[in-house]
Amino acid sequence: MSLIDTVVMRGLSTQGALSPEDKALLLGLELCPRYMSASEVLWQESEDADLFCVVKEGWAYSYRNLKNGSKQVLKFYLPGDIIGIRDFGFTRRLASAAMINKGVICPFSYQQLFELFGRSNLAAGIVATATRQQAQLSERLIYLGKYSAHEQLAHFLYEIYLRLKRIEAVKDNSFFMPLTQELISDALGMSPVHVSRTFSMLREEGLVIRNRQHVQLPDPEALARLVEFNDSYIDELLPPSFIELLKASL
Amino acid sequence: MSLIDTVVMRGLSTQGALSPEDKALLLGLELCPRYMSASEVLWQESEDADLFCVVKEGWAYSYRNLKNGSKQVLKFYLPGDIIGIRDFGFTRRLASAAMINKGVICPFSYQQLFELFGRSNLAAGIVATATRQQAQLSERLIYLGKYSAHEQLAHFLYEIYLRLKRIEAVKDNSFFMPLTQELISDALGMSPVHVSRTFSMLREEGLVIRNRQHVQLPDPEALARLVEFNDSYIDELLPPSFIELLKASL
DNA sequence: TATAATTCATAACATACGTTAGGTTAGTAA
DNA sequence: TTACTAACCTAACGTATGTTATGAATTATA
Repeated sequence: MSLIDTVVMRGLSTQGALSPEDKALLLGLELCPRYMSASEVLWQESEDADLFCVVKEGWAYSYRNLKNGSKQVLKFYLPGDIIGIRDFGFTRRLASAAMINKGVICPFSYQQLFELFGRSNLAAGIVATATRQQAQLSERLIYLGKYSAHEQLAHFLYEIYLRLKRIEAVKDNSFFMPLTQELISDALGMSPVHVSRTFSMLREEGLVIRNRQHVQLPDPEALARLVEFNDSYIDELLPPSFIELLKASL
Repeated sequence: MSLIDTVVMRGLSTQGALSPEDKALLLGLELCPRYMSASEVLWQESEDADLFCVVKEGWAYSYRNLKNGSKQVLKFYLPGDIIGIRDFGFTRRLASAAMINKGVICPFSYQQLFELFGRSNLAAGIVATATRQQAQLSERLIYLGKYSAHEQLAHFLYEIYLRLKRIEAVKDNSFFMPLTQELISDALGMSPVHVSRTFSMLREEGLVIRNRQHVQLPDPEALARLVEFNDSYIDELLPPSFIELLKASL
């Protein structure tokens, strides 16, 4: 099972959108199939991200270890799925990945992916793959939630705080947030009443002062500690290797 | 605020990875800023997807209406965020989008995006934007869950069933699934005990027959009705317009 | 075969959260 | 001012789900 055997590429191919050169290019990425045992780890969270894999046989999954010792599975990968493209454009892995049962995978370097970009419109197919996969992930994740309301709301507010800080919309640790508690409840999957309750708790703990659309976080770092915030996904810089490759292709 | 003012593009620009031609190309996508009132809808779920927007002022959000009358917010968009790129490569919108307060947005057609792809390596920047955004979405969604365990597990099993059917790994409505209940519990954010309880319920209803790694769905359609399954994100075909554009650029 | 380790089922009990409801505050319009 | 509405708070009560525990069935290992 090569890259061209994955779902989107097969679609492109049968619909006549791939030129002979494109196909040759894809098949030229020759496969070094790797035989994996059950439970074998593909990579760990925070490791350098430099490759993705096509799952040829067996099942795999990606997951994040949570601070309370449990883990959250993000997605299961079946034969034909691409694993690891989610980290393309990041320096480090955002999640770990491992096999479930024994199987075979075919690794491809991000470098190879880059080379495809310059020379053909395969980029579009790749993007489609990524967005499809992410959409699937999102669908699945809609059904999730392993944290308490307290942690959820703290995490939510801290994320908004970081994103607003990036665009210089935070002054004195306070900012404007045009959200009703009902809208927040629809985002966090809890009842409006419980959002109110949880805001009250955070207020009593001195973590969040809120007055309608005005929010103040007296001690943002305390909030961050509370939720063990992973800010790598908010980081706006592209990895240095990424920049080097872009410059080299100019 | 133009496309080049968004986070990733600004990163590319300041790190010297954009050629003058690239910049000119980006700025040449001239902005027709659109003034939006509070609560104004950008698009509805299932509408044709043909453009994305940069949020210039105000807050927006994307959401899905759920069968029980409530809605699930997928993401809030702040000034500088790109909204709608998630549907690139799909025929129809996977979610609705609307303003929260009044603001300004700058629309760009997917067509324009395509034209960028052929001529420069901006594709990489776009992909990075998309993956970053999706990663952010995933982070947020990890904390979610508005459905009951019963519906969650039914949805999960039906999704696995569809994905396996696509690769011809389903026979007589039954398939091999090498997952322990503990792994499923980590994926669905519930306790292993409750996964077991819920499997028992589904068995008693005649919806799922499970014996260790062997799963049978006597009536897949009944399951699908139970969860109101939206299979558009599993659909493997690219939109016809997408194919036309690819062919034209060969 | 015997032994140990997983995996799973079920029960009893605890609790976080949902639901319903009533009242307060802030904003808006006449 | 008065009236009206949306947003919010808090309380009381119900329930889905978590937790802990025990035993059975299956699989792995000696």
